[in-house]
Amino acid sequence: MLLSTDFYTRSDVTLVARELVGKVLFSNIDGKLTAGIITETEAYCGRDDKACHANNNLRTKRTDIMYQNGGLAYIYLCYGIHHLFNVVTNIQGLADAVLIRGLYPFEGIAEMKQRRKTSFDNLCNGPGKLTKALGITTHFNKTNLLEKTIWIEDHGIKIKPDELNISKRIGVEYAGEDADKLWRFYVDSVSL
DNA sequence: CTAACGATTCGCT
DNA sequence: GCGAATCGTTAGT
Repeated sequence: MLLSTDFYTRSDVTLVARELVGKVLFSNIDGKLTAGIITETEAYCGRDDKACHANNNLRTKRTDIMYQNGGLAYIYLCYGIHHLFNVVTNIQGLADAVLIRGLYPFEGIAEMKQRRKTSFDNLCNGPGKLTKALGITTHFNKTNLLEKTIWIEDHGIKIKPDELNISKRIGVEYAGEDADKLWRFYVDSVSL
């Protein structure tokens, strides 16, 4: 079932990040349907989180998307090379987002292999890798996740509490004490 | 206009 | 483990 606006607009971005693990991210791009079960996420908050692009309510042309109502895609270019995919959460005016960092390939695996030119285990095990596997680029920034271009479904996959790992976020050492926030959620494996 | 710098990945040592 | 690749965003002149 397609995730609704109500799922995304909740006020606790860490809760949304936690619950996105186990959901299924789809894309229908260039006529190819691809999907993966979300295995890793990170939460970013526009208030009191120096790791967030919209920290201290910084509002620029780039971060404006994060201030919109939850349920939109925030996709940006990282290191000039990698397209990173985020889900905008919270209500309009409060800039929160969840970075999708890993997937377990689920559908369109042949197409993913063609896009990535690598083996199954390495198709989507990284934030820059999964966007390439799914054909997601900054061209799709601000896409509405309720439309069937990029969307997320609940397939009833349950993550047991003891299967969900929690840690510091990756690659945000520049954020000072906020780098210590335990806002990364991931599973080591998925059971279908 | 200029300069610094990334929410990463890959290949080589 | 280390460094290059590569370019849009941001802040400051």
